[in-house]
Amino acid sequence: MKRILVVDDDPWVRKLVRGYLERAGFAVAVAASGPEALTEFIAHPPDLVVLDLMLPGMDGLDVARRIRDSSRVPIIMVTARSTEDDRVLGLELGADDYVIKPFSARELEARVRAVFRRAESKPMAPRVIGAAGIRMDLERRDSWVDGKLLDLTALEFDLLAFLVQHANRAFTRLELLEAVRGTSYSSFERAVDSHIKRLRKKVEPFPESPSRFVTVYGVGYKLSTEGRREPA
Amino acid sequence: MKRILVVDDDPWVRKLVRGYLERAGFAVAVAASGPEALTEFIAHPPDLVVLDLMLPGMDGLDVARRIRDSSRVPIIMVTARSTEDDRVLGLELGADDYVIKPFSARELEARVRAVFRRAESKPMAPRVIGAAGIRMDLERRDSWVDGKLLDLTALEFDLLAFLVQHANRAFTRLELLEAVRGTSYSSFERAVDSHIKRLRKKVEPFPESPSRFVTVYGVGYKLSTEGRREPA
DNA sequence: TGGCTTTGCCACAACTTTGCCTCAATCTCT
DNA sequence: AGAGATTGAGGCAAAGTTGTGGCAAAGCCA
Repeated sequence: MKRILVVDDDPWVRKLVRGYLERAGFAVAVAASGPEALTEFIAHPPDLVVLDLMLPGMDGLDVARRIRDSSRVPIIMVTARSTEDDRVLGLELGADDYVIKPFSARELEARVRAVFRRAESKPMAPRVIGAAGIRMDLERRDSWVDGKLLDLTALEFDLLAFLVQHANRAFTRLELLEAVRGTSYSSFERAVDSHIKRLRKKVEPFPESPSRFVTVYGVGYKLSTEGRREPA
Repeated sequence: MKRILVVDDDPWVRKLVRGYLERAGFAVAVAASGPEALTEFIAHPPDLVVLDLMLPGMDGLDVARRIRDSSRVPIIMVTARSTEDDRVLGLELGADDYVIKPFSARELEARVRAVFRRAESKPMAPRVIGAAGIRMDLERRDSWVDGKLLDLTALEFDLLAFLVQHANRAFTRLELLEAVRGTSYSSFERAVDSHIKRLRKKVEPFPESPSRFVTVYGVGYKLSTEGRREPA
C-alpha cells in the first residue's frame, strides 16, 4: 500500500486530508511542522509527500529542499492562491504537481493518483535492438559497440540497424542499398563497399581484419555474431 | 437523467435552484434539513448533492461526512462569503466544488456540469513536466530552465513541451511540425530550424554550442538530457 | 599457377543538410 | 487602426555526407 506523508500545520486540514486519503486506500502519516516532517520522513520514508508551503517556523520550501537533497520522492505542493512566487519556487525545486487552497480533497486524490500513475509508468520502453555486441536505440538514434557510444551518419546508422536486425544473413549490395535508401534506384554498387568500410572503421576493433562485417564473396556482406554470445 | 439532491433550509433557495436545475435537464430532489437530507439520500441515492453548510440543527459538515461514509457521490458545497477562513477550507476538503452565497443559479449549473464532466473525464494529464533541467507548467504555460523563468512564444512553448515530453527521442522536422501545429500540412521545413534556433537562444547557456537541442544530422532534432548511457 | 572475377580502398568532387540572416505576412494587443 | 510581437519564406554560406572511378589486392576455379 502506498504511503503518503501529509505536512500541514492546520489540524483541520490534516484530519480531513488524512481521512479522505485513507478512505481512498492510502496509508497516511501526518506532520504539523517542518522538523516533524523531516523526522517522520527519515523514520518512515513515504511514497509521496503532500506539503503545505505555509508552515510556521521552517518554511515549506526549506522542507522541500531538504527532502529533495536526499530523495526523489514525488512532492505535491499546497499553495495559497495569492502566493504565486511560492508556486514558482516550488516547481523549480522539483515539485511534481501542486494544488491551490482552497482545494477539494477529491481533487487532491486525483492528483495523487495521477502522480503515482506517472511515476509507475515505465520510462517508456526504448526500442532497442542488438547483435554482435552492438546495441542500438532506434528512437534516440544512439548506438554502442561494447558499451562505447558510436558516432554514425544517418545512412551508416540505418545500414547498421538493418544488419543488426537481420544478423548473420547475407545480403547483396543491391539489397542493402534498397533497405537503406528505400527505393533501390540502382546506384553504383561500389558505394556499399564504402559504407561497409566506414562502418568497419568505426565499429571493428581491427578494421583490417573484420570479425563482424563479414564479406560473403560473390554475394555481398553479412553481420556475423560468430563466437559471440548475445544477452537476451 | 442525472439526479441531484439540493439541501438548503431556505425555501426560496430550494424553489429557485430546483426550478433552474430542472429546466437545465436534471431530476431534482430537495431537503430542508440534515436528517431529511440523509433520509432522502438513502431512499433515492442521487448522482450529485448540493449542500448548504449553514443548516439548522445538524451541521452541514456532519451531513457531508455521513454521506461520505457510505458514498463517493460528488458534493458541491454552498458557503457564506463571511466564513472564508481555515474552517471553510476544512469544510471544502470533503467536497468536489463550492459556490459562495449569494450565487446565481446559472453559476451553480455551470459547476454542476463541470463536476459531472470531471467525474466522467479520463485520467488527469500531467500539468507539470520536466526534463534536461527544463520545467514546465502546462496549465499556466510557465517554463523555467535551471530555475530561470523563460519568456516563450506560444509556438515555442508547445514545441518545447513536446520535446520535453519525449526527451531524447529524435524527430524529423515534419514530425515536429505536426506535433506543434496539429496537422502537418507540409509547411516549409526550414521553419523548424528557426524555432529551434530561437529556443536555443532562449534556453541554452551557450546557444552556439547547444547541449540540449541536439541536431541529429540527416534526421532532425532531439532534446538530449544528459550523457547517454547504453540501455541495460 | 594463370586467368578471370570480386573486393578494398582512396581522395575528392558533388551533393545534401543545416545555421542563420533578413524580410514580409500575419497575428495580437491596445 | 496602429504598434509591436510572432512566424514563415527564401536564400546563401558553411558544414557534413556520400558516390565515384580506377587501381591494387585478394579470392576462386580449373
